[in-house]
Amino acid sequence: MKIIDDNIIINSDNIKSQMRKGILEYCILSILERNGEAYASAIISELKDAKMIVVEGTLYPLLTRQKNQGLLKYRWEESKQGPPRKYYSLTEKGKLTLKELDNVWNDIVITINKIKTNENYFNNVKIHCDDM
Amino acid sequence: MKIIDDNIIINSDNIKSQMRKGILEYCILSILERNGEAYASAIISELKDAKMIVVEGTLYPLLTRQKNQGLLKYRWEESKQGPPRKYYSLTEKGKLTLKELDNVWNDIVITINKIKTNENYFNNVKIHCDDM
DNA sequence: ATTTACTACTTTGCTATACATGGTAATTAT
DNA sequence: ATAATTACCATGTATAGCAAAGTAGTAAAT
Repeated sequence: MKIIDDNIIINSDNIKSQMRKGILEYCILSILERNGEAYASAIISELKDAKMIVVEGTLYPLLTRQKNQGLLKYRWEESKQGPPRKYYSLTEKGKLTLKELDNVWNDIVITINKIKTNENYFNNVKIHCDDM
Repeated sequence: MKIIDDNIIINSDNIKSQMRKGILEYCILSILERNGEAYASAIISELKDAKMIVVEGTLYPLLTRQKNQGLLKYRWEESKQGPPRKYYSLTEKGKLTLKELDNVWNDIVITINKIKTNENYFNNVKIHCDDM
């Protein structure tokens, strides 16, 4: 929440949480791609480091959803400091979906740029790797 | 909808529409900033050019919402080729909110980069695209 | 004059995401 | 025991975007 003056109040927290919708899924897959596997609390820590604050009640249903969609699989592992952990990793479908999400994300970044500048970005791009 | 093989089906349309949530609002404000004012059909055309396909049933409620939040104002203008048009433009609050959204968007781009690369991007920015 | 086509604005019902909140269960320390 | 910590899970709410259908103004065709 940001207050500009007495009359203008901008709820930037809500703005941010709305903008993140759908991107969170992309973040989870990306984190699992880089780490190989991870359990929920570790994922939350990493998201927090990247300033993408997420709470348990958001992450757990998301992981379950992605698992049910066949994007993730998990294995149980005992922990010496608490209850057992579910270590999630990408399935083959998850890897392919992540590639799709990479493309979608790149498209969106290009789109925003186009809207901000009203120019075409097909030659001198560099806004984002399109040669991947 | 993208079919990878017989077993793997990726609904990339849904992915894209989910990722765009909250970003659309940013796009509208940006378009109005550049154009000064515009009516709904013109905004839809511009979004379509930028590959951000939007339908009437999405845009009109969004414009009404932003107007009710005090971000936009509009004036009626007669048209010689159809019914009168609502020409929308940014209010002072809309301009300030857009600046906030610019910051939020930049933060998100940086966040995604951090998650993809696990590096810090505060000095040498490059908003996106490293050697991935 | 009526119908048809086009344009523009509006409304309703649905789905999906994220959040707030509270609950369950396993391990360890006291 | 029991309290603290860690980790996983479930329910209800708010809201964005979409599909689909409706309303209304203008202009051209019949």
